[in-house]
Amino acid sequence: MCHNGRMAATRTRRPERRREHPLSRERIVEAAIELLDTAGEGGLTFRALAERLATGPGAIYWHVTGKDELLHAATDAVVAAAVPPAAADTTPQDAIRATALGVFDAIDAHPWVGTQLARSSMDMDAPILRIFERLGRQVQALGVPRAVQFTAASALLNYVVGVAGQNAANARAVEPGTDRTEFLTTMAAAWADLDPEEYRFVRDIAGDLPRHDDRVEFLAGIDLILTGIAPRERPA
Amino acid sequence: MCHNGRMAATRTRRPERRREHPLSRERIVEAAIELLDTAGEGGLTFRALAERLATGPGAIYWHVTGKDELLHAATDAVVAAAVPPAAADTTPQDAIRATALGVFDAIDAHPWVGTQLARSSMDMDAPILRIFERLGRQVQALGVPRAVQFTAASALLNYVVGVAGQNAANARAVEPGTDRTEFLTTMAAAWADLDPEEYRFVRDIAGDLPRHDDRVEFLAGIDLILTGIAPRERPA
DNA sequence: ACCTGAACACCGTTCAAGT
DNA sequence: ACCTGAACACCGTTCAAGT
Repeated sequence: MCHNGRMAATRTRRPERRREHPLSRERIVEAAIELLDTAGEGGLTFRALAERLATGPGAIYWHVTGKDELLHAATDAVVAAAVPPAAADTTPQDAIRATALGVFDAIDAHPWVGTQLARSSMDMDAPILRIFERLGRQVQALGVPRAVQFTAASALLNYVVGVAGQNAANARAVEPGTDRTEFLTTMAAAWADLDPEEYRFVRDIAGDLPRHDDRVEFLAGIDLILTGIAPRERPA
Repeated sequence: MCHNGRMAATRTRRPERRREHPLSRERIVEAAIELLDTAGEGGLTFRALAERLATGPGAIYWHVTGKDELLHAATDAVVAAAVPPAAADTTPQDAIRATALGVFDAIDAHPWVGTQLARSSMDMDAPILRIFERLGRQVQALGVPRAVQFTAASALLNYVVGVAGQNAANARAVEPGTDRTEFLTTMAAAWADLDPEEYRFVRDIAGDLPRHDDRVEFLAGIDLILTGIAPRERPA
């Protein structure tokens, strides 16, 4: 009946049970990123994730210790891809701007990354340490004295993670479809309604708000700090 | 039997039911702050809060719409107390430093405030808008052109909330008792163990870490931005 | 070794019922 | 008007049991 011994052997020897897509840390993290991107920060659930991976919630715990590690791994994957090694032929200032913009754009695409960065400490936290390292090397390249290298790199990092948190919060504050200028216009209107005594400054600048470009504004802040670190790009 | 008609009347006229401590928004927010301070960010629970207030969890919803509003109100109470109106006889720079330090110290005392500030948007968020207003007024007092006032005030705010998030994360990373230098020493040791290729800068400065004073470092960052905004305190 | 899914110990929030 | 507390619809995580 069976005219091919080898075929039959390979077909029956072991049940093999090779699933179409065996579970793995990588596949889990990948699915978590997709879930976070599509369903938002609250959408990452072990049940939803298990469903997407066609398994039970308990299976995930074989590959990952818990939700914290999962969120951490997802953030690290995005940040690592967003912050590439510095190009060789740029000024330190431009390399710093490129690193900062990389983080900025990653948060724009994945707002939940901003939330994670804003609430993570540098105590062995890979994503934020990665950014700190890139910024710090360029601070060294600027030739600032060793004693202030930490201060300068920290200032840049804190500013970047501060913006990260703000942008994530803004993304959370509006329904997913809303575009930038619509959001800014609404915010400007709300600011213009504030108490004139208590919020004099905020009301003053409310009118400028809708014309702002977040990316430009972000870079302007970086440049403010860069100026503080090294007053001019090249010695006069 | 009853020799005092008036007393008896007041005792029986209405059941009165005047509780020792009637529930109120203020008492709820106050209890929430205590709970957050003592039990940490995860300690604020409607059940725990209800127990502390000797009532059921449902009762709280009569005075507050939900957990978000409660967290918001608690943060606002702390921030409002921490950021007093500017003194009249100081330079704008000193007023900015005072505001920033007020926030810094508030987070030191209530780490959960840092988490909240780092994840709140300026879209009508009272606590963060309060800080923005104070910083912005002083930026105006510096005499910077109107077009860059927003940029300058935003840079300061983003830096402050970035540090806020970092400090809250650091507080979360250690058990409540740990003191500052112990934490920094542990972190420095971890940094010194990182991959020498990938984390050259972080390893380089790891040794400086235990000697750092967070407050001094924080102010140095503020001064970097202030220098960027207005290169010298008074025109030469 | 890896997966399954029911079960546990929580949450925030609601709501009929009381006073 | 204000409070009560059981109940609902979720969570993250565990773990005996399977393959």
